[in-house]
Amino acid sequence: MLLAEHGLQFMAGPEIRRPSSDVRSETIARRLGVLANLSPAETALLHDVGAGPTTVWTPRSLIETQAEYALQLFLISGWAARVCELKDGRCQFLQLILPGDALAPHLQVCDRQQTIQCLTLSRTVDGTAIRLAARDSAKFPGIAAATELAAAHDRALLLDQVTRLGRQTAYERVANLFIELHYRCSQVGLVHADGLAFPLTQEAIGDLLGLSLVHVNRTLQLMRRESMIALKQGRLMLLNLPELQAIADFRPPQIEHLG
Amino acid sequence: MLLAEHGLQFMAGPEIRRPSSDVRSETIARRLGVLANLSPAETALLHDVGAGPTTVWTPRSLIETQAEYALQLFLISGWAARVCELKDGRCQFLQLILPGDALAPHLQVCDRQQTIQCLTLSRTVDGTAIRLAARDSAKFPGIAAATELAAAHDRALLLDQVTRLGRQTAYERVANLFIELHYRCSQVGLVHADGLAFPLTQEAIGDLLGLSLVHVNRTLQLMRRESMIALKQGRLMLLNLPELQAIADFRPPQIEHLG
DNA sequence: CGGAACGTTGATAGCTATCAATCGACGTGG
DNA sequence: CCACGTCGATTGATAGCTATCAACGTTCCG
Repeated sequence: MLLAEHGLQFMAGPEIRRPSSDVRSETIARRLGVLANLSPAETALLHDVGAGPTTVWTPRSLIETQAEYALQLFLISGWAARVCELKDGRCQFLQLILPGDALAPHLQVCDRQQTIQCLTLSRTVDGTAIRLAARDSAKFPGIAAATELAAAHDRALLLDQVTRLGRQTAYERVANLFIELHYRCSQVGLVHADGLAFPLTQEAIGDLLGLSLVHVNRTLQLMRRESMIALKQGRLMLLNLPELQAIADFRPPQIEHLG
Repeated sequence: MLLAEHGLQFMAGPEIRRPSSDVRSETIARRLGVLANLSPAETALLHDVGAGPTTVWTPRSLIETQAEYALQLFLISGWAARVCELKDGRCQFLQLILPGDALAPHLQVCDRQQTIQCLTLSRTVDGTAIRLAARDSAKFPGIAAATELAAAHDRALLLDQVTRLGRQTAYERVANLFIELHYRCSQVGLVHADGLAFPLTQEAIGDLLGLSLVHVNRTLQLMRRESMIALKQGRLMLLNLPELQAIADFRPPQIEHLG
């Protein structure tokens, strides 16, 4: 998919909304709470951030990571992707950004035209308060540890992506991706009895896994035929997690804080 | 690789050596000096680290990244790789570690059996002093900035690796890799008129680029036939850099320190 | 109703893997 | 000194996974 073909189709730019009654204001607290123990004060701070003014981004819109403010954003609903486009139009998704994730967990680098593209309608909040708290590790030890682990987690997922692309077959890549997404979504409470909301098009899966749209389609059908997954109407359910895990060789990131 | 290093292949494990008269004690200072302006005191500190006691690692030996001390190591000669091995034995090199690089530029994560493997005889030094200096950004602003940028640089190379594996052909991958290595080696003064020392076997290139050994061989021969490269006796020369850059779609990492 | 977005299907081409064998360089041991 | 084993590079033949091209179906929406 060409980035240039799309862009901001309906909106000229981001739009500030008043704090909504969105049930997901606790997403960030939930995400970071998994990574470290948070004091009540820290949890409250993260809730406040999550309930703050929301910026809404339309599907396909690009978030300019060159801009200073973008580095402070946290995604609280919707899915986005870090994207790299080659000169000839080939497009590779580097990794997915899910609710609760920071748009720039590390120092930002502008390499190879890397951009962030929203895949769905997305909402972000300003996380400057989180960054500031993370620097004051005496007062906010939980937030400091959690944001650092989140950055390590992000990097671990990137390493998984390398292995996926380098040494796994199409079937294995899809299985691995689905388990990763299941894992990440479950951490922020986005997995329910009927699976998880799955907004990726088959083209997006292809861009993420280095596969063609057609081959993604055939792989998904094979997985359905084998009763490994159920994927319809925007919801994904993993029907045979043990078998999928064996196929995908998935291991949840084990992060040890040694340094 | 230095000829003198060839004779030491029978060593069983790491070994502490007295500071040698190795010409490469300035490698770390050179590497970090490219990323930030260093004061004379900072340069001297890095020189001292580079001239400190050296640990020697035999080819194929593994560096245990679980161990606390390994996180502080800097590579000052030889090449190593971060490696991920799947359950069934398939092996993927995640990225290469070159002289001047830290073994763990970020917080270390133990994900997916990730290990560090030496590809040649390698030497490391303890960089604890560098880490400590980096935390005192008032006294060592240059080192603090450079190590942070080095970590970002490392991540940028990882993103390049994803794009390479996901969306480039074998020929493009090899071209892109060679340019990256040329770029990285030139930063630490390892590129001379006759190119650069290139110790990778074709099997290692395959593991790095997600290709089979045989296909790497054929791709290299094609590149030689087209006079794009000269690769023999452990030295690599890029004969047509402009054309290679066009093919590989290589852009040197542009890191902006915004956060 | 037309168009767009997304998913599906069939046919074909092509890149890359795999298997197998050979060759040269090198170091070892008889 | 030479036979031998190992490692890395090379070559040929074949299989197979995945891309590409093209067409069609479905849903949604203005």
